[in-house]
Amino acid sequence: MTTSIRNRNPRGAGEHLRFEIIEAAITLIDAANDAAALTLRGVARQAQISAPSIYRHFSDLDAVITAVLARSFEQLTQALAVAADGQRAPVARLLAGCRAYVDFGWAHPARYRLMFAASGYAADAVATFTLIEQAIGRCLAAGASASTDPHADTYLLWVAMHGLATLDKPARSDYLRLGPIDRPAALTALVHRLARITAPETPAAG
Amino acid sequence: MTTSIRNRNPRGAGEHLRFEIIEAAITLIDAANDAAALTLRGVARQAQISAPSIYRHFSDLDAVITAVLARSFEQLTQALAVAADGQRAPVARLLAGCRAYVDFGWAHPARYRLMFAASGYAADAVATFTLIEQAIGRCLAAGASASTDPHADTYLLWVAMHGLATLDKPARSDYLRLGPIDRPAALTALVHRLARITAPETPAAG
DNA sequence: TGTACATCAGTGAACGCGCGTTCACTGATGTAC
DNA sequence: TGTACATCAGTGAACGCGCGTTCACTGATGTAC
Repeated sequence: MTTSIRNRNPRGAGEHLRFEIIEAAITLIDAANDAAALTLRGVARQAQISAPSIYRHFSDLDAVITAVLARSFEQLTQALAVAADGQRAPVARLLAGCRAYVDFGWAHPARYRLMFAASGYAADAVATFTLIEQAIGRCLAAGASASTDPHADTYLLWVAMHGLATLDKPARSDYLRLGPIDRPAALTALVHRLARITAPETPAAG
Repeated sequence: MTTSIRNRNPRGAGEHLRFEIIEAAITLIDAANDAAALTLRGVARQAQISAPSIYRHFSDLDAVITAVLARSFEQLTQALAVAADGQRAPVARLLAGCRAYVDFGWAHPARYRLMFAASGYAADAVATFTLIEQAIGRCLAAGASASTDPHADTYLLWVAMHGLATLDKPARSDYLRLGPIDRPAALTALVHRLARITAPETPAAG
């Protein structure tokens, strides 16, 4: 968050602006909480460049959005993988990965929505699916899951996490009509029941 | 889908256009598959009226969208209630209601997304939540559910249905990478595990 | 029964705005000779 | 070592467009007298 005016990139480093544009677009949508805020001129303003400068690096606005989505899926997959790798026990790995997934949705609601609003998201989302499937596989191998169809159960869990990730913070406060809802506890319950974890539902750390 | 030109409404029936505007907006968003298509001028075109005519009935575009959301939540709640009332057995009631819920999301993906993208949706969504809670209550009373916290379990089931409803048709075809996925079977499994239904998972009718 | 008038449903033209995109440009930096 | 030139990163001005909204209006219909 520097206030300095952008310096032009040196000779061979024009590619650098490409990354700055993507970062600016991500900052914009995360701050605006609305995918409609993702305009080419808005991205240029955020990146402190002129609008036509974007055309040196992207063919049009769609190309910028596509790059934002690719980067976002990378971040989501990475967050899930890192969180899971931080745990040794299979169930803890699964819980940590799932927690990282929904945390991403809660932290970047507009962006997460955009990621799954586009019709072609599936190819990128498969990476997260696979990670969860592997985590459930480890639980099975360790005798901690009673799943008889881990692939189908991964789908159930992933669908439920997607629902939880989509119900972001404004929803939570509004849902006080439903009484207090403990979202981390809800996630733990979803993981246990849908991945058929045999151990009792102890709360996840963090 | 008549091609006739609109006739002006008779004297005291100006209110009629209000409903036509809402219907036009719903048609528009359902057809466009994108909430960004919901513009005031677009709604006017769809309703075959001039853009300023909308201001006779709504203060601005936001008011139109608010009305669309209210109507949509009515339809969703109604669909759920009618489907549940079409069944006698408690578990069948629950399954039918849940099926109607996700069917609404699959039938009107852009509209469903819009309903839950707005931050103030909770008040309207509570009605569907309550219906599911009641259906689970009946299962409990009939000894068909082993839930020890039906309110929390309703939340889990509702969250999972929300996730399933959000993953619409384009997603399904794309997800062939994951192998064939039977969404009605997925819904049945979610209902059984999250509402702690004690009977085996027989597929829902329809 | 006739007529002036108020009411009502809806319109055409115009506005200012931000948008995506195109164009010819500027000016710094490296390279050929 | 000097200089002409190509390359490169980025810009300012302008375009046409669809948008939301405002305004003064039109013309049919009911009502008062």
